[in-house]
Amino acid sequence: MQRFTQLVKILSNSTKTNEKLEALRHYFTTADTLDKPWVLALFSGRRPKRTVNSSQLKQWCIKTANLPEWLFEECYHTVGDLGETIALLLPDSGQQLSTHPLHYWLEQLMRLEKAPEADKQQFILQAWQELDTGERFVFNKLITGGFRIGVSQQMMVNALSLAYDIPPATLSHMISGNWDPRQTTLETLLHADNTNADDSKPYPFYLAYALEDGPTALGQPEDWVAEWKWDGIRGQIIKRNGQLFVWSRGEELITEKFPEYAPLQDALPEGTVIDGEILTYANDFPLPFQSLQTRIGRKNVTRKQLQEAPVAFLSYDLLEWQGQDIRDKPLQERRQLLEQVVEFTNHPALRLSPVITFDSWERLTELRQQSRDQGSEGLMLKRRSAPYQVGRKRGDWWKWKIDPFTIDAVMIYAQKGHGRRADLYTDYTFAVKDGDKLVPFTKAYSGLTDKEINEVDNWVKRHSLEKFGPVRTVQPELVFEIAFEGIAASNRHKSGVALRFPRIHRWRKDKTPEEINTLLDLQQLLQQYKG
DNA sequence: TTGATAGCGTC
DNA sequence: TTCGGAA
DNA sequence: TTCCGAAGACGCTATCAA
Repeated sequence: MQRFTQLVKILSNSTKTNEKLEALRHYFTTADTLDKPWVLALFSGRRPKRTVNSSQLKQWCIKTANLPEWLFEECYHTVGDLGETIALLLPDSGQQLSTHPLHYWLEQLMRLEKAPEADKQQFILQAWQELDTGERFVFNKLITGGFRIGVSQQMMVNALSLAYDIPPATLSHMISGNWDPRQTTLETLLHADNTNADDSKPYPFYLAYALEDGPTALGQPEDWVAEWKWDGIRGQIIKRNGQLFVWSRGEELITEKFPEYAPLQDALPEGTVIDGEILTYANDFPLPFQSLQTRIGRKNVTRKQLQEAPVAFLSYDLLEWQGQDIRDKPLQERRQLLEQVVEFTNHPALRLSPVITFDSWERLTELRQQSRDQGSEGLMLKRRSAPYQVGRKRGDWWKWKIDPFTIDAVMIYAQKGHGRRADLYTDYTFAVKDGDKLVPFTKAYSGLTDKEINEVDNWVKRHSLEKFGPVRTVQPELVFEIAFEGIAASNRHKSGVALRFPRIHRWRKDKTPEEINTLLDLQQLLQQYKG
């Protein structure tokens, strides 16, 4: 545990990529064999399921440190991170320190899943006693997740790439999919033969960048393929050794959630991996994302759902064909093979994302305006000659979404942020006019620069009216333009509407609160958007 | 049994 | 998903 | 150019109090 705590300290004290890479490389070349797969799991989004919840941790900390609850809350708001707050508040135990390794603590935590609350409490309190402040922080983060120390999946891939001398793209594939840190070592996982050991193993997804300034800078239109950008969830379908697997972008195995795909187990040719989008359909037309949402986290699908909103897989790329990894072939070749595969499979659950024909960028610009009519949220542009790459790479795949909506609104509440924004009011609620009243309709994450955030923070501190816990009401004076991707009816909010991806577009210092948009404007937008 | 809420996935 | 900041 | 942290809405599940 000391070793890992030391690593976390180095990582969190530095913002320099090379320093972090070196620290990780060194760790992976020298650390405890049983700890290593756990570190990879923790830093690549494979944290074990949480077995102790936040309110329990909070209560036990309050008891141990003998604090009034309000003081704990006050500390938490200042520190901005539960695990760190607790580590700082716990008294020094003065006991003999523990020498258990990282994997011991993680395995013990996992064993608590079904344990009675009293056992959990005893274990956590014991751990807090045995560990010093730095280790306690790490221990708490093992439970609550999210180290926020500037290391994520990609940096892990790069560090392992250095430590084991394997190219990042290959390595990314090796560590993809399902593996258990208790059952495997890094040496096994990163062995060249291991890529084929698991029939379910997915390929890392290739992701697109947003096209900011239109396509003309991309060169000749004939070098590019355009498709609609579908508003579903990204998926990968695998047929190997007679088995069918469906993966989500977050590398969750979601095969069982979509019984519609079960027939593909027989229909798909052997040794096939398809990249595409999971969508619900009605009358041959894709349904809004909201209808898919009811399927994502659900355990049992109702018959009604299967009838009214059946799921199909809209395929747009072929990664494996006849058992061969074909990601290095140019897109147009992969596309041809994909078309053959879809035709051969011949099942309504497997569709082909149509290619949009266009002869000039002007024509494509016109077509983009029709995106909503197609049930899509814009265009995808893919270079014909491009291989299927790993992760987000600039150059060959672009998403060109339709322009967002915008609304002018006034800030009415402010709240402090978390982590590196724990000191600042960065969390704002906005309102539109309804007659002479103001109606809150959204929160928006800050699209402001640090400089603007400081300015707003300063202003909030001088113009707050009332305090409700962490929330301050402020004089309704500051006007912002809010951008968002979509609008839907909602019961959650007083305004009756909910926005998709709301963010601050710009600070309208030129506008007064009298000039902002109204609730009626939002309602009209809602009608219009519903078509 | 109902209702609220934390947690976690999707975008 | 979005965004700004840092390397 | 790439990566990271901080942030939004939604729906479902599990859990716990009324």
